[in-house]
Amino acid sequence: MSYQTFGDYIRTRRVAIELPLRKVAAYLDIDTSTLSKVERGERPASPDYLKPLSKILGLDLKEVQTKYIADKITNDFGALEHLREGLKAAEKQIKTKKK
Amino acid sequence: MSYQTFGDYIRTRRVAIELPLRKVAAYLDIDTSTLSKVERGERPASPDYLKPLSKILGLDLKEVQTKYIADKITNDFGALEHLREGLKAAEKQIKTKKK
DNA sequence: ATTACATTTGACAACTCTGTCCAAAATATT
DNA sequence: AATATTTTGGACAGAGTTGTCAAATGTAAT
Repeated sequence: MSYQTFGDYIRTRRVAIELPLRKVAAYLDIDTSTLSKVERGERPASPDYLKPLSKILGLDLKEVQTKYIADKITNDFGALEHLREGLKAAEKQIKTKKK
Repeated sequence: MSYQTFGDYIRTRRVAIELPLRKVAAYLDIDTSTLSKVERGERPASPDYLKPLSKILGLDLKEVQTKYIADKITNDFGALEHLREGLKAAEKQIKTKKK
């Protein structure tokens, strides 16, 4: 019933293709320790990680971003009663071109 | 073509009902200066403000939250290419009941 | 069991964020 | 124009965040 966190998502993939944290972290140009924390949800992922992650893990960037956003929204806005309506409104607002 | 920020939204209403920053800020239990900055978009609104704001401004809480979320998402995720898909996914995830 | 490699942990510095205080500027009232 | 009120600006403190480093722990391989 619970959803897969962003950290689980990338860890699962990393393990599947048998890359050590060390290699992935080096590719992202961050400390191994940082990536470890991100995978375990102890720290949030920086958006800067998304592109390199999708590349080195061989994942679709769209999917990576999608998981990232879904996870972050759940964390950031989970407490608000009217989140669903807010998301709908946000979608409309974005459709209406930005800036 | 551009959308109304959260700050504009509450300022417009506050001015319409002729309340000074001072009064609204006092009701939210924050400094006048802080509210001024929030209204002008110099600082983000804290989610704690939403309920008292809706009360003192006589606005529907759902609308206030909705504007807040839409604004924040635009700011926080505006740089991501696949934001719309991410929002869709987030909605599904939320529908699937939280944790 | 030693050695090598992978991962986690905790302390830490640098930076950012949030709100306050108080002075300055803008606006309204008399 | 003088005074009162509202609004803004900038310096600041305290809290929180981000990532690093180095040591500790876990895991495999020989």
